Amino acid sequence: MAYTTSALKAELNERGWRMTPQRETILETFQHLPKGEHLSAEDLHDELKEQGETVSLSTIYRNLKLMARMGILRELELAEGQKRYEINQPAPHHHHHLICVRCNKTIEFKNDSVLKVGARTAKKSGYHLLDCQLTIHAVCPTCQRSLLPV
Amino acid sequence: MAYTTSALKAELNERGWRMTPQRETILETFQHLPKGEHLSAEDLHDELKEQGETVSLSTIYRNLKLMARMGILRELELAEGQKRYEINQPAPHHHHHLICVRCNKTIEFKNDSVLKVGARTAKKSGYHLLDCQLTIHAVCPTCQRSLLPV
DNA sequence: AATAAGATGAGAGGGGTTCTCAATAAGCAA
DNA sequence: TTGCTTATTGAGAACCCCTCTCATCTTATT
Repeated sequence: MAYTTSALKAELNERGWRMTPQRETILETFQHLPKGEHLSAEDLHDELKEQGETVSLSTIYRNLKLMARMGILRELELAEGQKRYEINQPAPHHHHHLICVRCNKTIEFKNDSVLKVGARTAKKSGYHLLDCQLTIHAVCPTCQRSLLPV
Repeated sequence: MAYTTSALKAELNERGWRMTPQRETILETFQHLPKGEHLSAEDLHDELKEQGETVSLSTIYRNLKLMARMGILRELELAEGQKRYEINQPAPHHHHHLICVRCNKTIEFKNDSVLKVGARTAKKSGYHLLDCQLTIHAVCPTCQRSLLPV
């Protein structure tokens, strides 16, 4: 497990913030998520409700944003209308997304050189890197064949 | 001018759609936009109103999405809360964005290898490429020094 | 144990975007 | 050119994701 509960607590306390059961629950849920899955705020809310560990929607929204801004989660804009989140993993697991703009089918792919470009670009301007995602918008083979509207 | 009005008309008609004065106005506005500027739907609405060429907000939203899905415009998610659009330009002008997650300051940068990775990845899966953007989320030097909340 | 301040939960509120539908106009065919 | 079919527009209502508010609770610290 790359990022532990105690590491989160330490980082929060360093900034005068606090660890809570809700934050621990959210972090652990993302860490145990199957590879390639990402959750929207509402997905997470439902998932936790099923497990009997209810966390309010407000708290979920607040902490998803917080953890994204800390670099723990990645904020993805895969389909229209809502953001999705996944654990932000380093080099060997780090990946990007190829999305069909019509049916939203998404393919993950890896490319180390992209991550390097991101790191180099951020460093050159003195930015502290949080996340770096190459998003490819395209039309999948199936949707190319269909004559449905754009 | 890379993409002409008549090219747009041809591409629309090919699919059974129609050219309209509103679509022409929108395309031309983006083509004459200063380098590095991007517009939200409301920005565009205001800009056109100033020029006396009113196009309704509904029509603007409809056509921004349409032209993005045609690959004519790029849909950017730079700051929170609203999408911004810019002309989708090929190789020498094609660029990416480095964004501070705290103050939203955005730096454009170019990198040909990223575009190549995007094209190769799309092709390998049989996808028809529309756009390819490397988005780097980071904290700018100024915001690193400030002790303000995330 | 007491204290100060951050975090949570519930629901109201906000704002960007989409939907609805009648009126209009583009493209096509004769 | 004229008529016809159907895409498109405009106005405003509706939608929905997300944020805000505030009283209450909890965490970290002294």
